[in-house]
Amino acid sequence: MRTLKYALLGLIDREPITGYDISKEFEKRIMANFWHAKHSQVYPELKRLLDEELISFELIIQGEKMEKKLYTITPKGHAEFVAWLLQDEPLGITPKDVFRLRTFFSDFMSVADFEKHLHSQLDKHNLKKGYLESSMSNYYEAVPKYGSKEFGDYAVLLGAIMREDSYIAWLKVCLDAVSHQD
Amino acid sequence: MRTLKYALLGLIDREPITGYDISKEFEKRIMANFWHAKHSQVYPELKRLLDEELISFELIIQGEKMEKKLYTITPKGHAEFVAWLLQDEPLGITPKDVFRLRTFFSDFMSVADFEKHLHSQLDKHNLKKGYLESSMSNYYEAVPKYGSKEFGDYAVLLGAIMREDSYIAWLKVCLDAVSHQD
DNA sequence: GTAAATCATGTCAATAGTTACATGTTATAT
DNA sequence: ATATAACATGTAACTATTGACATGATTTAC
Repeated sequence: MRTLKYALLGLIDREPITGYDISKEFEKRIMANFWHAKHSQVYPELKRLLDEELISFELIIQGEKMEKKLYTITPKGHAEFVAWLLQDEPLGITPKDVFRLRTFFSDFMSVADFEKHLHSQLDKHNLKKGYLESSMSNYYEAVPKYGSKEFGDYAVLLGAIMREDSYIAWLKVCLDAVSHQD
Repeated sequence: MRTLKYALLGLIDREPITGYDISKEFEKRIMANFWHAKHSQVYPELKRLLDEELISFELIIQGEKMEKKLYTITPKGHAEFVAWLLQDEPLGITPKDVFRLRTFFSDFMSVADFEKHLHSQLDKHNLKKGYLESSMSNYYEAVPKYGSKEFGDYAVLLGAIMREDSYIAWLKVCLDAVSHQD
């Protein structure tokens, strides 16, 4: 389906960006909440988009001699991106989740071991939720206006927080279910 | 990380099973809520587990001549599986979600197009939630006892329903946010 | 009876994604 | 000054996953 292609086109369509900054977006910024790619996947894909004439770049010299490539979308690239954006796809496979896999097989663990797992997972998701909430309060005081890129940022960040809330609630229900069985 | 390996070992450890039934588990049954693999990935992995002596199989003749392989776990396989099960792994990357990607780029759509997307997505997730809830009410009247495989089934099914609830709630919040901007 | 759906097991080519290798620059903290 | 972190861009080998190809048996619905 080449989804990475459209993730890159969209980012470049938002504003000209380097491969390095695209990778950062996937690894640490808001996009990391719903997409991921290593730089070793990003650079070859950028080259491919260049070949397809969906993007172009301008060489920038940073400081004395360090080169960076600032990518810009072409009209053809923008057209393909918008066409993809409007498509209505079927749901697709449910995302993989190693912790749910372990939970599915929890009958092979003692109650104590499973409770330890649940607490550890709870800690990790609480921490993640904390990070997300601090991003949220730092960047948005009100709901951004629809049509600005801030609206997209806000919507997916909210979705990420709600996802963490739900995961945390599930872990607590599991803890409850096992603790009432001792 | 070879997670598929452990997913297969766990299933085979629950009770002897064929490659075909493992594939069904990934495609239509409870496991589909947190893991997935096509039969073209399952059969070669089973062969590999055989080579590693973690499983063995018995040939069964169904009807007149149709052969099927019923896989059983070996003591070595069970030991490796339980060792994996007790491991505490870091959270890992957030799952990819094409709809969130589209939402992130929603400023490239009209409000009407985005609302259409949201409604379509809402329909799909409501349908999915309905399926999950009917499985839940069909199979479990009370919380199954911890230690039975039904407990694992119940816990992940509950998690899947909660995940759908949260996704639906997020979609409604998005709808609300855009509709108050017209 | 026969067509369609499901059962049952595999391979192969291609795409997607990860890990490790490889190199050099610039800014920041001590 | 100098070490460390961050900036910046790539390639290569490997693992994971998908989609298409391939084949045949058995059950179920009409």
